[in-house]
Amino acid sequence: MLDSRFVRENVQDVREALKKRGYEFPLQEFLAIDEKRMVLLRETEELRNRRNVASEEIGRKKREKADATSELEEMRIVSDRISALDDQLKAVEDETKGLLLTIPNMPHESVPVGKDETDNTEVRRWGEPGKFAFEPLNHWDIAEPLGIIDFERAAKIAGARFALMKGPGARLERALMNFMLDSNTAKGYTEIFPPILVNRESMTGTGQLPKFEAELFRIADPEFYLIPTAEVPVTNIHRDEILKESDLPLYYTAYTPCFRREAGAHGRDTRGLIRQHQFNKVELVKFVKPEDSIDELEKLTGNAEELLQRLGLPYRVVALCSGDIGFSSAKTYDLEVWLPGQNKYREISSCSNFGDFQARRANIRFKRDGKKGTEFVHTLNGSGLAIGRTLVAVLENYQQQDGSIIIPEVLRPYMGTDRIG
RNA sequence: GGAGAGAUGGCCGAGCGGCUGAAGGCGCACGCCUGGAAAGCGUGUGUGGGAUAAAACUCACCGAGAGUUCGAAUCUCUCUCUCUCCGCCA
Repeated sequence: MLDSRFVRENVQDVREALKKRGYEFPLQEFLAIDEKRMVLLRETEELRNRRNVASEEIGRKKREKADATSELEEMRIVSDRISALDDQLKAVEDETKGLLLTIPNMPHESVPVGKDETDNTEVRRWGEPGKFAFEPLNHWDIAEPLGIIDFERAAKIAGARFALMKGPGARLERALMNFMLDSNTAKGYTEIFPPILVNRESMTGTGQLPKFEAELFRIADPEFYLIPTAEVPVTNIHRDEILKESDLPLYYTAYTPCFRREAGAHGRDTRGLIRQHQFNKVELVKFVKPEDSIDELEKLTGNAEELLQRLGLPYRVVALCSGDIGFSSAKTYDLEVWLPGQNKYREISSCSNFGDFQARRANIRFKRDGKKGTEFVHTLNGSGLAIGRTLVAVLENYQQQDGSIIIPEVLRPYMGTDRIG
């Protein structure tokens, strides 16, 4: 959420910045309701002041057994007026807030300007896509003969876009999860295992609601949302809190299952593990001081990259352009891993700096030592990494001509074997 | 699921419907004291909005929302959360 005062005082800049996203800021609407709000606010405050003064006077008179009927009469009218104005003010404030909640974040100045994913810029590459003496297979063509992923039975049990992992497949999923958590905690991230059902406030805090309800699974009674990413519960750990300066930066890492409707994705990645309604992910989340967030994004991205490096998986880093970054993000790098079976790079991690956008929604502040008042923290997060897609990358990059899979060195302690099949 | 208790400032803990942004204590900060420390003494110590050059000033906030009243931390209702006991359960 943008700061209404900042928007009021910098309307044109805000408008320009959002235009880079292809978002047309509702200028007239905002200014109109904002003006209305200020007028109502001043009038009610003035009336309240009158009432406070008069009420004190009435109290004094009553104690002195003096007559106060004329004041009582007058205040009855003032109070009616106040409650009428209060109703209007409440309505206008709801309107303002409702509008602000649907406006996306402003891209950071370092974000390349562009329209869609074709304007994203590659920042760097690591590793060489391997040479195969045979035609490399898709991961489902590798996994099904090995009996380690069963899509058919998953469809019977749940439906399309679900998978069932079995034997070494299930073990590999767990190995990746443990490898990632162990690596992240060794880098100073505190391990979290949060609730995966959350309330509406949490979803609003990180920006999924109110705009993206259609992408979420919801339980009606009692109302809960299934998290689409650990970002939601972990960022909301500090909702409505005031942190101490010395608390920052805070680094968290969390494994959770993630649930997504994939409502607009009919026909995309219908086969295989790439796009599922339920998938596992290890997430990195940071709370930092405003002046540090740009550097912290580089460090966070580096931590995610290191996981791919240790797994020996070739990847590239892509800076998303202004038209392609997410709703809440000020700046995003995607990590794309090389998939020989598809002969292309596919997203495996998305690392974002949200600035104070989420912090303002979720009311996460900190107090500087020796300074008056509070400031919003900056929040960041990134996948470190999407486990299902990492498993796909391992299968496809480490496949052998005989149909077996070599297990990457760093996973062997977790797998108890160096080969599947 | 049944029965009961509670929610006040960083923490503990008072609070007759008006003079309570909130006693008292702890903690914290600064100062005095000391060779240095402890103890002791003194002063200060919430958040958000409006106004302002900055203040003064002003409005709101005692779990959330609604109500009664000229006036609510204090009375009424609803909800949320926490705790205790019983039942059930992984």
